[in-house]
Amino acid sequence: MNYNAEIPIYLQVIQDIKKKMVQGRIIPGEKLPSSRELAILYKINQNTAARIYREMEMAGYCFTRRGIGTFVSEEKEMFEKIKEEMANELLHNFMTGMKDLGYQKGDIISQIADYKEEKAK
Amino acid sequence: MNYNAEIPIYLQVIQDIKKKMVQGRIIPGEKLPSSRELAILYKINQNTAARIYREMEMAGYCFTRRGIGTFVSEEKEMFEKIKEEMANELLHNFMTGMKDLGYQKGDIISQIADYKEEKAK
Amino acid sequence: MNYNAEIPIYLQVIQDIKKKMVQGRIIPGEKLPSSRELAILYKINQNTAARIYREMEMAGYCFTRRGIGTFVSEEKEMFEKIKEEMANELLHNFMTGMKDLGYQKGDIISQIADYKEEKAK
Amino acid sequence: MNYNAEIPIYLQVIQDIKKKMVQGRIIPGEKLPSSRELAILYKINQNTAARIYREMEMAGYCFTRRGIGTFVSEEKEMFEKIKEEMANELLHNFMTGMKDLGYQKGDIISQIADYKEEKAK
DNA sequence: GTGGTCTAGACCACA
DNA sequence: GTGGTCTAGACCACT
Repeated sequence: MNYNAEIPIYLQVIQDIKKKMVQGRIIPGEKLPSSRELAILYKINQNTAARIYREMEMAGYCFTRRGIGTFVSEEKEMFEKIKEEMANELLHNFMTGMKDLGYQKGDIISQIADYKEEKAK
Repeated sequence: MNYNAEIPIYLQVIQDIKKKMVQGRIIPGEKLPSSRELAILYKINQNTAARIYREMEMAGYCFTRRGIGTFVSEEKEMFEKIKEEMANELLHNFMTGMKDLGYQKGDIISQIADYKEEKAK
Repeated sequence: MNYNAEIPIYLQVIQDIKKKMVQGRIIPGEKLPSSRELAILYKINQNTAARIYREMEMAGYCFTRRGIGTFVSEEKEMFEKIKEEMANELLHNFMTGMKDLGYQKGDIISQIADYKEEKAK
Repeated sequence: MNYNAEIPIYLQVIQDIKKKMVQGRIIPGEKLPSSRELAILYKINQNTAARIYREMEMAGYCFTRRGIGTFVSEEKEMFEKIKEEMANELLHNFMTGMKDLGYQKGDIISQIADYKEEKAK
Protein backbone atom coordinates (compact mmCIF):
# COMPACT_ATOMS: atom_id res chain seq x y z
CA MET A 1 0.00 0.00 0.00
CA ASN A 2 1.21 3.44 -0.92
CA TYR A 3 0.53 6.05 1.66
CA ASN A 4 -0.48 9.58 0.89
CA ALA A 5 1.79 11.75 2.98
CA GLU A 6 -0.95 14.33 3.49
CA ILE A 7 -3.34 12.01 5.29
CA PRO A 8 -2.59 10.20 8.54
CA ILE A 9 -1.67 6.61 7.91
CA TYR A 10 -4.15 5.28 10.43
CA LEU A 11 -6.99 6.96 8.54
CA GLN A 12 -5.82 5.55 5.23
CA VAL A 13 -5.71 2.05 6.67
CA ILE A 14 -9.16 2.44 8.24
CA GLN A 15 -10.46 3.59 4.87
CA ASP A 16 -8.90 0.55 3.25
CA ILE A 17 -10.45 -1.82 5.77
CA LYS A 18 -13.86 -0.17 5.43
CA LYS A 19 -13.58 -0.59 1.68
CA LYS A 20 -12.92 -4.30 2.14
CA MET A 21 -15.96 -4.57 4.39
CA VAL A 22 -18.15 -2.88 1.82
CA GLN A 23 -16.81 -5.09 -0.92
CA GLY A 24 -17.57 -8.19 1.06
CA ARG A 25 -13.92 -9.14 1.32
CA ILE A 26 -14.33 -8.95 5.09
CA ILE A 27 -17.53 -10.39 6.50
CA PRO A 28 -19.49 -9.65 9.69
CA GLY A 29 -18.13 -11.41 12.75
CA GLU A 30 -14.88 -12.34 11.04
CA LYS A 31 -11.68 -12.22 13.04
CA LEU A 32 -9.40 -9.43 11.94
CA PRO A 33 -5.63 -9.82 11.87
CA SER A 34 -3.99 -9.27 15.24
CA SER A 35 -2.57 -5.81 15.72
CA ARG A 36 0.89 -7.28 15.31
CA GLU A 37 -0.09 -8.87 12.02
CA LEU A 38 -1.83 -5.72 10.90
CA ALA A 39 1.36 -3.80 11.60
CA ILE A 40 3.31 -6.15 9.36
CA LEU A 41 0.63 -6.29 6.66
CA TYR A 42 0.46 -2.54 6.30
CA LYS A 43 4.11 -1.93 7.18
CA ILE A 44 3.22 0.27 10.10
CA ASN A 45 4.12 0.36 13.75
CA GLN A 46 2.22 -1.79 16.19
CA ASN A 47 1.02 1.25 18.08
CA THR A 48 -0.45 2.66 14.92
CA ALA A 49 -2.12 -0.68 14.27
CA ALA A 50 -3.53 -0.68 17.79
CA ARG A 51 -4.85 2.82 17.27
CA ILE A 52 -6.60 1.71 14.09
CA TYR A 53 -8.54 -0.98 15.90
CA ARG A 54 -9.23 1.33 18.83
CA GLU A 55 -10.76 3.97 16.57
CA MET A 56 -12.67 1.40 14.56
CA GLU A 57 -14.06 -0.07 17.74
CA MET A 58 -15.17 3.36 18.93
CA ALA A 59 -16.89 3.86 15.60
CA GLY A 60 -18.69 0.55 16.09
CA TYR A 61 -17.00 -1.24 13.20
CA CYS A 62 -15.50 -3.96 15.32
CA PHE A 63 -15.22 -5.24 18.86
CA THR A 64 -12.42 -6.65 20.89
CA ARG A 65 -11.81 -9.53 23.27
CA ARG A 66 -8.66 -9.15 25.31
CA GLY A 67 -6.22 -11.92 24.74
CA ILE A 68 -8.31 -13.30 21.90
CA GLY A 69 -8.52 -10.81 19.11
CA THR A 70 -10.45 -8.15 17.28
CA PHE A 71 -13.58 -9.06 15.36
CA VAL A 72 -15.68 -7.36 12.72
CA SER A 73 -19.02 -6.19 14.05
CA GLU A 74 -21.75 -8.74 13.56
CA GLU A 75 -24.43 -6.24 12.65
CA LYS A 76 -24.94 -6.63 8.96
CA GLU A 77 -26.89 -3.40 8.58
CA MET A 78 -23.76 -1.52 9.54
CA PHE A 79 -22.07 -2.66 6.38
CA GLU A 80 -24.82 -1.10 4.30
CA LYS A 81 -24.62 2.05 6.40
CA ILE A 82 -20.88 2.33 5.81
CA LYS A 83 -21.38 1.86 2.10
CA GLU A 84 -23.98 4.60 1.92
CA GLU A 85 -21.93 6.98 4.00
CA MET A 86 -18.87 6.49 1.87
CA ALA A 87 -20.87 6.90 -1.34
CA ASN A 88 -22.56 10.05 -0.09
CA GLU A 89 -19.26 11.56 0.87
CA LEU A 90 -17.75 10.77 -2.53
CA LEU A 91 -20.80 12.10 -4.32
CA HIS A 92 -20.95 15.28 -2.33
CA ASN A 93 -17.27 16.06 -2.74
CA PHE A 94 -17.46 15.38 -6.44
CA MET A 95 -20.56 17.43 -7.13
CA THR A 96 -19.40 20.35 -5.05
CA GLY A 97 -16.05 20.34 -6.79
CA MET A 98 -17.53 20.12 -10.27
CA LYS A 99 -20.05 22.86 -9.64
CA ASP A 100 -17.26 25.06 -8.35
CA LEU A 101 -15.54 24.48 -11.67
CA GLY A 102 -18.65 25.66 -13.45
CA TYR A 103 -20.02 22.36 -14.65
CA GLN A 104 -23.75 21.69 -14.68
CA LYS A 105 -25.42 18.40 -13.90
CA GLY A 106 -25.85 17.65 -17.61
CA ASP A 107 -22.14 18.17 -18.38
CA ILE A 108 -21.22 16.03 -15.45
CA ILE A 109 -23.42 13.14 -16.45
CA SER A 110 -22.12 13.13 -20.00
CA GLN A 111 -18.55 13.16 -18.73
CA ILE A 112 -19.31 10.16 -16.61
CA ALA A 113 -20.95 8.42 -19.53
CA ASP A 114 -17.75 8.95 -21.51
CA TYR A 115 -15.49 7.94 -18.63
CA LYS A 116 -13.24 5.01 -19.43
CA GLU A 117 -10.63 4.43 -16.79
CA GLU A 118 -8.82 7.57 -17.83
CA LYS A 119 -5.79 8.13 -15.75
CA ALA A 120 -5.59 11.21 -13.58
CA LYS A 121 -2.30 12.40 -12.29
CA MET B 1 -13.21 30.44 4.69
CA ASN B 2 -13.73 27.45 6.91
CA TYR B 3 -10.79 25.16 7.08
CA ASN B 4 -11.08 21.46 7.22
CA ALA B 5 -8.94 20.25 10.09
CA GLU B 6 -7.98 17.10 8.22
CA ILE B 7 -6.38 18.74 5.19
CA PRO B 8 -3.35 21.07 5.29
CA ILE B 9 -4.47 24.63 5.07
CA TYR B 10 -2.06 25.54 2.31
CA LEU B 11 -3.65 22.93 0.08
CA GLN B 12 -7.10 24.24 0.84
CA VAL B 13 -6.02 27.75 -0.07
CA ILE B 14 -4.33 26.63 -3.29
CA GLN B 15 -7.51 24.80 -4.18
CA ASP B 16 -9.46 27.95 -3.53
CA ILE B 17 -7.20 30.09 -5.70
CA LYS B 18 -7.31 27.59 -8.52
CA LYS B 19 -11.06 27.61 -8.26
CA LYS B 20 -11.07 31.39 -8.67
CA MET B 21 -8.84 31.13 -11.73
CA VAL B 22 -11.14 28.62 -13.33
CA GLN B 23 -14.18 30.71 -12.52
CA GLY B 24 -12.58 33.77 -14.06
CA ARG B 25 -12.43 35.67 -10.80
CA ILE B 26 -8.66 35.80 -11.27
CA ILE B 27 -7.43 36.49 -14.78
CA PRO B 28 -4.18 35.63 -16.61
CA GLY B 29 -1.33 38.01 -15.81
CA GLU B 30 -3.12 39.54 -12.86
CA LYS B 31 -1.04 40.54 -9.85
CA LEU B 32 -1.71 38.38 -6.87
CA PRO B 33 -1.75 39.76 -3.31
CA SER B 34 1.61 39.81 -1.54
CA SER B 35 2.16 36.93 0.80
CA ARG B 36 1.54 39.30 3.71
CA GLU B 37 -1.80 40.29 2.21
CA LEU B 38 -2.59 36.68 1.40
CA ALA B 39 -1.88 35.78 5.01
CA ILE B 40 -4.38 38.39 6.16
CA LEU B 41 -6.98 37.56 3.52
CA TYR B 42 -7.05 33.90 4.41
CA LYS B 43 -6.26 34.36 8.09
CA ILE B 44 -3.25 32.16 7.83
CA ASN B 45 0.35 32.37 8.90
CA GLN B 46 2.81 34.19 6.66
CA ASN B 47 4.94 31.09 6.39
CA THR B 48 1.93 29.24 5.10
CA ALA B 49 1.19 32.05 2.62
CA ALA B 50 4.76 31.97 1.36
CA ARG B 51 4.53 28.25 0.95
CA ILE B 52 1.39 28.60 -1.12
CA TYR B 53 3.08 30.81 -3.71
CA ARG B 54 6.17 28.62 -3.69
CA GLU B 55 4.10 25.56 -4.49
CA MET B 56 1.95 27.34 -7.05
CA GLU B 57 5.04 28.67 -8.77
CA MET B 58 6.51 25.19 -8.95
CA ALA B 59 3.31 23.99 -10.55
CA GLY B 60 3.56 26.80 -13.11
CA TYR B 61 0.42 28.59 -12.04
CA CYS B 62 2.19 31.84 -11.31
CA PHE B 63 5.60 33.52 -11.40
CA THR B 64 7.40 35.96 -9.17
CA ARG B 65 9.27 39.16 -10.05
CA ARG B 66 11.54 40.04 -7.19
CA GLY B 67 10.61 43.31 -5.60
CA ILE B 68 7.43 43.60 -7.64
CA GLY B 69 5.20 40.75 -6.74
CA THR B 70 3.66 37.48 -7.75
CA PHE B 71 1.62 37.26 -10.94
CA VAL B 72 -0.76 34.74 -12.39
CA SER B 73 0.68 32.99 -15.39
CA GLU B 74 -0.15 34.75 -18.63
CA GLU B 75 -0.75 31.65 -20.64
CA LYS B 76 -4.47 31.58 -21.13
CA GLU B 77 -4.48 27.97 -22.20
CA MET B 78 -3.28 27.08 -18.76
CA PHE B 79 -6.57 28.12 -17.28
CA GLU B 80 -8.37 25.67 -19.45
CA LYS B 81 -5.74 23.11 -18.61
CA ILE B 82 -6.20 23.63 -14.91
CA LYS B 83 -9.93 23.31 -15.25
CA GLU B 84 -9.59 20.07 -17.16
CA GLU B 85 -7.03 18.73 -14.78
CA MET B 86 -9.15 19.49 -11.78
CA ALA B 87 -12.21 18.02 -13.39
CA ASN B 88 -10.33 14.92 -14.46
CA GLU B 89 -8.91 14.45 -11.01
CA LEU B 90 -12.32 14.86 -9.40
CA LEU B 91 -13.88 12.53 -11.91
CA HIS B 92 -11.22 9.90 -11.54
CA ASN B 93 -11.25 9.96 -7.75
CA PHE B 94 -15.01 9.78 -7.74
CA MET B 95 -15.31 6.97 -10.26
CA THR B 96 -12.55 4.93 -8.68
CA GLY B 97 -14.12 5.37 -5.26
CA MET B 98 -17.58 4.46 -6.42
CA LYS B 99 -16.41 1.42 -8.34
CA ASP B 100 -14.47 0.30 -5.28
CA LEU B 101 -17.75 0.45 -3.42
CA GLY B 102 -19.33 -1.76 -6.03
CA TYR B 103 -21.38 0.77 -7.98
CA GLN B 104 -21.74 0.51 -11.74
CA LYS B 105 -21.86 3.43 -14.16
CA GLY B 106 -25.64 3.25 -14.36
CA ASP B 107 -26.09 3.44 -10.59
CA ILE B 108 -23.70 6.33 -10.44
CA ILE B 109 -25.46 8.35 -13.10
CA SER B 110 -28.84 7.87 -11.48
CA GLN B 111 -27.44 8.93 -8.12
CA ILE B 112 -26.11 12.08 -9.70
CA ALA B 113 -29.42 12.73 -11.39
CA ASP B 114 -31.05 12.49 -7.95
CA TYR B 115 -28.41 14.62 -6.26
CA LYS B 116 -29.78 17.73 -4.61
CA GLU B 117 -27.23 19.51 -2.53
CA GLU B 118 -27.38 16.82 0.09
CA LYS B 119 -25.08 17.63 2.89
CA ALA B 120 -22.32 15.21 3.74
CA LYS B 121 -20.81 15.53 7.18
CA MET C 1 -20.66 -13.91 34.72
CA ASN C 2 -20.13 -10.94 32.49
CA TYR C 3 -16.73 -9.44 32.77
CA ASN C 4 -16.11 -5.76 32.67
CA ALA C 5 -13.33 -5.14 30.17
CA GLU C 6 -11.97 -2.26 32.25
CA ILE C 7 -11.23 -4.21 35.43
CA PRO C 8 -8.87 -7.18 35.68
CA ILE C 9 -10.82 -10.37 35.66
CA TYR C 10 -9.08 -11.81 38.72
CA LEU C 11 -10.29 -8.84 40.76
CA GLN C 12 -13.82 -9.30 39.51
CA VAL C 13 -13.74 -12.97 40.48
CA ILE C 14 -12.28 -12.24 43.93
CA GLN C 15 -15.04 -9.70 44.43
CA ASP C 16 -17.58 -12.32 43.44
CA ILE C 17 -16.20 -14.90 45.84
CA LYS C 18 -16.10 -12.41 48.71
CA LYS C 19 -19.69 -11.56 47.94
CA LYS C 20 -20.63 -15.22 48.23
CA MET C 21 -18.85 -15.46 51.57
CA VAL C 22 -20.69 -12.49 52.91
CA GLN C 23 -23.99 -13.80 51.62
CA GLY C 24 -23.38 -17.13 53.30
CA ARG C 25 -23.23 -19.02 50.04
CA ILE C 26 -19.71 -20.04 51.02
CA ILE C 27 -19.17 -21.00 54.66
CA PRO C 28 -16.09 -20.94 56.93
CA GLY C 29 -13.80 -23.93 56.48
CA GLU C 30 -15.48 -24.99 53.26
CA LYS C 31 -13.32 -26.49 50.56
CA LEU C 32 -13.05 -24.26 47.55
CA PRO C 33 -12.95 -25.62 44.00
CA SER C 34 -9.50 -26.51 42.68
CA SER C 35 -7.96 -23.85 40.51
CA ARG C 36 -8.71 -26.02 37.49
CA GLU C 37 -12.35 -26.19 38.49
CA LEU C 38 -12.37 -22.49 39.28
CA ALA C 39 -11.00 -21.83 35.82
CA ILE C 40 -13.86 -23.76 34.26
CA LEU C 41 -16.53 -22.33 36.55
CA TYR C 42 -15.61 -18.76 35.76
CA LYS C 43 -14.47 -19.45 32.21
CA ILE C 44 -11.06 -18.01 32.93
CA ASN C 45 -7.52 -19.09 32.36
CA GLN C 46 -5.87 -21.45 34.86
CA ASN C 47 -3.14 -18.93 35.50
CA THR C 48 -5.75 -16.38 36.39
CA ALA C 49 -7.47 -18.89 38.68
CA ALA C 50 -4.20 -19.65 40.42
CA ARG C 51 -3.57 -15.96 40.89
CA ILE C 52 -6.97 -15.54 42.49
CA TYR C 53 -6.22 -18.07 45.23
CA ARG C 54 -2.73 -16.66 45.66
CA GLU C 55 -4.11 -13.19 46.26
CA MET C 56 -6.93 -14.39 48.48
CA GLU C 57 -4.51 -16.40 50.56
CA MET C 58 -2.29 -13.36 50.99
CA ALA C 59 -5.31 -11.43 52.20
CA GLY C 60 -6.06 -14.19 54.69
CA TYR C 61 -9.37 -15.21 53.16
CA CYS C 62 -8.33 -18.79 52.61
CA PHE C 63 -5.45 -21.20 53.10
CA THR C 64 -4.01 -24.00 51.08
CA ARG C 65 -3.06 -27.54 52.11
CA ARG C 66 -0.71 -28.97 49.56
CA GLY C 67 -2.13 -31.93 47.78
CA ILE C 68 -5.54 -31.46 49.36
CA GLY C 69 -6.91 -28.16 48.26
CA THR C 70 -7.77 -24.63 49.16
CA PHE C 71 -10.12 -23.92 52.04
CA VAL C 72 -12.02 -20.92 53.21
CA SER C 73 -10.62 -19.51 56.42
CA GLU C 74 -12.29 -21.02 59.49
CA GLU C 75 -12.42 -17.83 61.47
CA LYS C 76 -16.05 -16.85 61.44
CA GLU C 77 -15.37 -13.34 62.60
CA MET C 78 -13.52 -12.77 59.40
CA PHE C 79 -16.72 -13.04 57.42
CA GLU C 80 -18.20 -10.22 59.39
CA LYS C 81 -14.95 -8.32 59.01
CA ILE C 82 -15.00 -8.77 55.25
CA LYS C 83 -18.56 -7.58 55.10
CA GLU C 84 -17.75 -4.50 57.12
CA GLU C 85 -14.62 -3.80 55.16
CA MET C 86 -16.40 -4.07 51.86
CA ALA C 87 -19.25 -1.92 53.09
CA ASN C 88 -16.87 0.67 54.47
CA GLU C 89 -14.92 0.78 51.26
CA LEU C 90 -18.07 1.15 49.21
CA LEU C 91 -19.37 3.81 51.53
CA HIS C 92 -16.14 5.73 51.60
CA ASN C 93 -15.68 5.66 47.85
CA PHE C 94 -19.24 6.71 47.32
CA MET C 95 -19.23 9.54 49.84
CA THR C 96 -15.88 10.87 48.71
CA GLY C 97 -17.01 10.78 45.12
CA MET C 98 -20.29 12.49 45.80
CA LYS C 99 -18.71 15.18 47.93
CA ASP C 100 -16.17 15.77 45.18
CA LEU C 101 -19.13 16.37 42.90
CA GLY C 102 -20.47 18.93 45.35
CA TYR C 103 -23.30 16.96 46.91
CA GLN C 104 -24.12 17.33 50.62
CA LYS C 105 -25.23 14.55 52.89
CA GLY C 106 -28.85 15.61 52.58
CA ASP C 107 -28.81 15.49 48.76
CA ILE C 108 -27.17 12.12 48.88
CA ILE C 109 -29.71 10.60 51.21
CA SER C 110 -32.61 11.85 49.17
CA GLN C 111 -31.05 10.46 46.01
CA ILE C 112 -30.74 7.08 47.66
CA ALA C 113 -34.32 7.26 48.87
CA ASP C 114 -35.33 7.85 45.24
CA TYR C 115 -33.05 5.14 43.89
CA LYS C 116 -34.86 2.42 41.99
CA GLU C 117 -32.51 0.06 40.26
CA GLU C 118 -31.67 2.68 37.71
CA LYS C 119 -29.26 1.33 35.22
CA ALA C 120 -25.93 3.02 34.81
CA LYS C 121 -24.14 2.36 31.59
CA MET D 1 -1.45 12.70 41.91
CA ASN D 2 -1.18 9.09 42.94
CA TYR D 3 -2.11 6.68 40.24
CA ASN D 4 -4.00 3.49 40.81
CA ALA D 5 -2.03 0.82 39.02
CA GLU D 6 -5.20 -1.04 38.09
CA ILE D 7 -6.71 1.74 36.02
CA PRO D 8 -5.12 3.28 32.91
CA ILE D 9 -3.49 6.57 33.75
CA TYR D 10 -5.23 8.40 30.95
CA LEU D 11 -8.61 7.45 32.38
CA GLN D 12 -7.62 8.60 35.84
CA VAL D 13 -6.52 11.95 34.50
CA ILE D 14 -9.71 12.34 32.47
CA GLN D 15 -11.69 11.55 35.61
CA ASP D 16 -9.71 14.19 37.48
CA ILE D 17 -10.32 16.81 34.82
CA LYS D 18 -14.02 15.98 34.67
CA LYS D 19 -14.17 16.39 38.44
CA LYS D 20 -12.62 19.83 38.12
CA MET D 21 -15.18 20.76 35.50
CA VAL D 22 -18.03 19.65 37.70
CA GLN D 23 -16.60 21.52 40.66
CA GLY D 24 -16.34 24.69 38.64
CA ARG D 25 -12.58 24.79 38.90
CA ILE D 26 -12.52 24.64 35.10
CA ILE D 27 -15.08 26.74 33.30
CA PRO D 28 -16.71 26.46 29.85
CA GLY D 29 -14.58 27.82 27.04
CA GLU D 30 -11.46 27.98 29.17
CA LYS D 31 -8.13 27.12 27.62
CA LEU D 32 -6.74 23.90 28.96
CA PRO D 33 -3.02 23.43 29.53
CA SER D 34 -1.11 22.46 26.40
CA SER D 35 -0.46 18.76 26.07
CA ARG D 36 3.15 19.40 26.99
CA GLU D 37 2.12 21.23 30.13
CA LEU D 38 -0.43 18.57 30.97
CA ALA D 39 2.32 15.98 30.66
CA ILE D 40 4.43 17.85 33.19
CA LEU D 41 1.50 18.63 35.50
CA TYR D 42 0.44 15.02 35.77
CA LYS D 43 3.94 13.58 35.39
CA ILE D 44 2.98 11.61 32.34
CA ASN D 45 4.32 11.26 28.84
CA GLN D 46 3.32 13.76 26.18
CA ASN D 47 1.72 11.04 24.11
CA THR D 48 -0.46 10.05 27.01
CA ALA D 49 -1.39 13.69 27.49
CA ALA D 50 -2.27 13.98 23.82
CA ARG D 51 -4.40 10.88 24.10
CA ILE D 52 -6.27 12.38 27.02
CA TYR D 53 -7.29 15.42 25.01
CA ARG D 54 -8.09 13.29 21.97
CA GLU D 55 -10.46 11.10 23.97
CA MET D 56 -11.99 14.07 25.74
CA GLU D 57 -12.58 15.77 22.43
CA MET D 58 -14.27 12.67 21.05
CA ALA D 59 -16.49 12.63 24.12
CA GLY D 60 -17.39 16.25 23.45
CA TYR D 61 -15.77 17.65 26.57
CA CYS D 62 -13.39 19.93 24.71
CA PHE D 63 -12.36 21.06 21.25
CA THR D 64 -9.08 21.75 19.63
CA ARG D 65 -7.51 24.37 17.42
CA ARG D 66 -4.29 23.25 15.79
CA GLY D 67 -1.38 25.40 16.74
CA ILE D 68 -3.47 27.26 19.29
CA GLY D 69 -4.59 24.92 21.98
CA THR D 70 -7.31 22.82 23.51
CA PHE D 71 -10.37 24.45 25.01
CA VAL D 72 -13.14 23.31 27.31
CA SER D 73 -16.46 22.92 25.53
CA GLU D 74 -18.57 26.03 25.69
CA GLU D 75 -21.86 24.22 26.19
CA LYS D 76 -22.75 24.76 29.80
CA GLU D 77 -25.41 22.08 29.84
CA MET D 78 -22.69 19.54 29.28
CA PHE D 79 -21.23 20.28 32.67
CA GLU D 80 -24.52 19.43 34.33
CA LYS D 81 -24.75 16.31 32.21
CA ILE D 82 -21.31 15.17 33.28
CA LYS D 83 -22.18 15.78 36.91
CA GLU D 84 -25.35 13.74 36.68
CA GLU D 85 -23.63 10.94 34.82
CA MET D 86 -20.86 10.72 37.36
CA ALA D 87 -23.31 10.83 40.26
CA ASN D 88 -25.50 8.15 38.72
CA GLU D 89 -22.55 5.90 38.18
CA LEU D 90 -21.38 6.32 41.77
CA LEU D 91 -24.87 5.77 43.10
CA HIS D 92 -25.46 2.69 41.01
CA ASN D 93 -22.16 1.07 41.91
CA PHE D 94 -22.71 1.81 45.57
CA MET D 95 -26.27 0.57 45.75
CA THR D 96 -25.54 -2.57 43.78
CA GLY D 97 -22.56 -3.32 45.98
CA MET D 98 -24.44 -2.73 49.23
CA LYS D 99 -27.41 -4.80 48.17
CA ASP D 100 -25.07 -7.63 47.21
CA LEU D 101 -23.73 -7.46 50.77
CA GLY D 102 -27.24 -7.84 52.07
CA TYR D 103 -27.97 -4.29 53.15
CA GLN D 104 -31.41 -2.76 52.68
CA LYS D 105 -32.14 0.82 51.76
CA GLY D 106 -32.89 1.69 55.39
CA ASP D 107 -29.55 0.32 56.67
CA ILE D 108 -27.75 2.17 53.94
CA ILE D 109 -29.34 5.49 54.70
CA SER D 110 -28.60 5.21 58.40
CA GLN D 111 -24.98 4.34 57.64
CA ILE D 112 -24.70 7.42 55.52
CA ALA D 113 -26.30 9.53 58.20
CA ASP D 114 -23.60 8.26 60.60
CA TYR D 115 -20.79 8.69 58.08
CA LYS D 116 -18.04 11.01 59.24
CA GLU D 117 -15.02 10.93 57.02
CA GLU D 118 -14.15 7.46 58.22
CA LYS D 119 -11.09 6.16 56.53
CA ALA D 120 -11.35 3.12 54.34
CA LYS D 121 -8.28 1.20 53.33
C1' DG E 1 0.15 -14.93 21.00
C1' DT E 2 -3.45 -11.04 21.71
C1' DG E 3 -5.05 -6.53 23.10
C1' DG E 4 -3.76 -2.39 25.96
C1' DT E 5 -0.95 1.06 28.02
C1' DC E 6 3.12 3.79 28.60
C1' DT E 7 7.54 6.09 27.69
C1' DA E 8 10.99 8.29 24.88
C1' DG E 9 12.12 10.65 21.15
C1' DA E 10 11.31 12.54 16.58
C1' DC E 11 9.12 15.18 12.87
C1' DC E 12 5.29 17.93 10.76
C1' DA E 13 1.87 21.74 10.16
C1' DC E 14 0.31 25.82 12.06
C1' DA E 15 0.52 30.42 15.00
C1' DG F 1 4.85 27.04 21.38
C1' DT F 2 0.65 23.99 20.10
C1' DG F 3 -1.71 19.93 18.41
C1' DG F 4 -0.97 15.55 15.68
C1' DT F 5 1.26 11.51 14.01
C1' DC F 6 4.61 7.93 13.95
C1' DT F 7 8.24 4.66 15.43
C1' DA F 8 10.68 1.81 18.64
C1' DG F 9 10.71 -0.71 22.45
C1' DA F 10 8.87 -2.27 26.84
C1' DC F 11 5.65 -4.28 30.17
C1' DC F 12 1.05 -6.03 31.66
C1' DA F 13 -3.22 -8.95 31.74
C1' DC F 14 -5.38 -12.65 29.64
C1' DT F 15 -5.77 -17.13 26.45
